[in-house]
Amino acid sequence: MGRNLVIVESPAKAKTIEKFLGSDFTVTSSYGHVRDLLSDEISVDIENNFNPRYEVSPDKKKLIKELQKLAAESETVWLATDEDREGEAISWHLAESLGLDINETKRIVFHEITKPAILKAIQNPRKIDINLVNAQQARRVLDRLVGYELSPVLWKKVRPSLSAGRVQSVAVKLIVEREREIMAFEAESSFKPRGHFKVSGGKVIAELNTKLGDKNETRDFLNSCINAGFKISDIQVKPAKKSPAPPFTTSTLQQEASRKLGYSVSKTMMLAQKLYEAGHITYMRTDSVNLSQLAIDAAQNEITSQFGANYSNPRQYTTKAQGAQEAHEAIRPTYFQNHSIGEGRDESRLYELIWKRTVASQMADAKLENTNIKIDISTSKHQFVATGQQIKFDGFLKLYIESNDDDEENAESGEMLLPNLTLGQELQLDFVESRERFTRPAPRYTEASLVRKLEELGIGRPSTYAPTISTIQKRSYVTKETRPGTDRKYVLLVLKGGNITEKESTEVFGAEKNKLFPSDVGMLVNDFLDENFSGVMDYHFTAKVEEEFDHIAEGKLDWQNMLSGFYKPFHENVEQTTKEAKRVNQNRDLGIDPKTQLPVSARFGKYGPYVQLGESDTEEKPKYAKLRPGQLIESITLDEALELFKLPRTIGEFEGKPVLADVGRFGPYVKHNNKFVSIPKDEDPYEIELSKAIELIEAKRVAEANKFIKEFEHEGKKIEILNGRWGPYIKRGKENFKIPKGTKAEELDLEQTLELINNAPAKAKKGRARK
DNA sequence: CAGTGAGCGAGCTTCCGCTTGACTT
Repeated sequence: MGRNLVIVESPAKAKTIEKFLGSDFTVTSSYGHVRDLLSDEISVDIENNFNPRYEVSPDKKKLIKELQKLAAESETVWLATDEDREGEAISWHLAESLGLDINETKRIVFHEITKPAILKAIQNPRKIDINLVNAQQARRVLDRLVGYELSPVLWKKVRPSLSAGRVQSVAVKLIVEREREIMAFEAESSFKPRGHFKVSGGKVIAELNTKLGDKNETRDFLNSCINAGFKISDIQVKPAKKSPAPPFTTSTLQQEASRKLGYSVSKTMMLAQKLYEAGHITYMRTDSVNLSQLAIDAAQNEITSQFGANYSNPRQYTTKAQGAQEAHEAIRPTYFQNHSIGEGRDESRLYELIWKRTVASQMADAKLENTNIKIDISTSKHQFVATGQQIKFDGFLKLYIESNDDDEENAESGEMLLPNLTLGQELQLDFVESRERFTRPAPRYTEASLVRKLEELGIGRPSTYAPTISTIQKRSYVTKETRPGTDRKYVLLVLKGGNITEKESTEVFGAEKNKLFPSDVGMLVNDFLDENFSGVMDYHFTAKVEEEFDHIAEGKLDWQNMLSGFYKPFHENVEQTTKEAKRVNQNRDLGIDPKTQLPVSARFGKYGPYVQLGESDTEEKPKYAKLRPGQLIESITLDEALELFKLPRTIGEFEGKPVLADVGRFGPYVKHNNKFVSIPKDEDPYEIELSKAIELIEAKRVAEANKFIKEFEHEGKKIEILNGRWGPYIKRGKENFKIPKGTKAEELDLEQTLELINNAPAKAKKGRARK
């Protein structure tokens, strides 16, 4: 036992640091925060100057006991939590719950886990900065007040179990507002002719320098090209350079992994955590682009030996992100000589991405040469223009190209290499093609682009991006979906050999892959909050309170005063809204059903969104139908609603009982004699015929018959051995148990079966199953 | 597990930021 106890936040970090310090030092970790407000109540004494009531978190009780013991055995305790607001607070909570003397306890900080940095930190201890701690308390209490006062308003006015908060509600708002923009968007079409010219030694493709409004205008232009002459009237050659992107932060890593590897935000974090724990990369929750000198030197070595000294350009980047706290380094490889490492394909691919990005960030700029040419048309005032790009020196491009959210678009207008051309040169036209193009609305958010937007607004922290995205999906405010697009006609005009041809084709537009869509609840809750709590819902709310937290940290503002200033008007607003606001109810009239002459409306009910045919206060009971996934009360049309009433559909009779087709929670199904059979994807519940339905019913019967293997009686309970989707399993009442691979299910006797049941891993209990 | 949509009432829900494991269909 060393005489010094050092406490950091992460156990992986503790392990590394222990190696740097002598045997006099024991390094251990707090596993993040150790105390918090109680979770089942506000836990803030509002009347009494917002005094927070903290307790050791339930899952930290054991840990605190161990730390108390270690602290008692040590001469000096060094609190080495992160150097930011939260880290300072963790140190303070540790001191409080370990009963440490604030004046005796040494507080040390470092931004990088390198030996010199740690040794330097040990030589420069300070005391806990109570102002910084207070800034964290203000942050914590404000979030609690907002979350725990707003959520109950939603329970009363919308429906139970919903939630609201400073971060999640704004995240939902971004998605709802984007969806509305897309709904309101009307695509405009235009034509931009492209001339293809033949030149010796290659060809030139040039675009008209203006858009043409419609087909006729385009036709007129193409006509004018038939007997026109084309001459190069301008050539501009300009050098240009491209610089590498800075090393990864949490947010940029999530974005690039999403674009380049197709990983979800949570998958990226899970893989990064593994790489971190294995010691392959530095800490993965960071907002800093900073690299340690050690890393910069190592990268330089690597680049020089692999590509040559002219490819090296050591640089230090500075953070642009709002509210960045920079307690860590950027995310980088720990050992640059490992070009590829990690368990499994997913991990290695993420590692390689990090390696390349980091190394590229220390490489030379790429040197480019852009050539812009203009082509006069003798019969038109317009010109054709083309841009060529040549790479003179590839620099960092040798290793890494940052991707872009709309790569599609870039690919289309991609820059190319131009052949040698001279000013005044006459060009011979091969053909001109002009395809109708449509404007596009702003794209829906992906998980990663939402993270980028939140970071830009200074909302949320690296450790919360992934959880926030999962919260708003768990509350069903938002869903991540892949949806097919719709067909759209476009016109293609081509001038070739003096003839103009016109062709109409169809393209698919609006197809979406893994994009975030708001739900009806998401939209209702958002509108309710936005209307009644505009302050908190303001995109700049976080930035404003962050400014005040900074003042608290600088000792210029009292944290409890700050809270009081915020809370008074906020709480009044909560009270007033609770008293006065109407229950949120959506009821949108869609029109009259031409068949029955009854009104059709879309509504938000107890069980979610639905459409209604007829009125509830009339003699005839109205007909109801649930909305399908992807349909919104706000945008469903009369025709779509009428379609929904067509189900459930009676398609005939089988064995004297009716056969129904409908769509349920798990997709389309056929119901017969109280039994449900799923309708496979290639069949349509609106169209399916009786013969096919009977086929499905009979197939299911065969599967059922094969399901049963054997059964036992034990202590009055039936134990069955059945064939399931993943092979044979044991069923006792509502519990299912696994049968190990290699065991023949048919040969199991009661004794063996009971043993399997008793040895099954206990659910949600400590430890793993015994062998 | 595939339903429901009148109304009432009991009991429950909820935040953001730090950290890792323990979950299994």
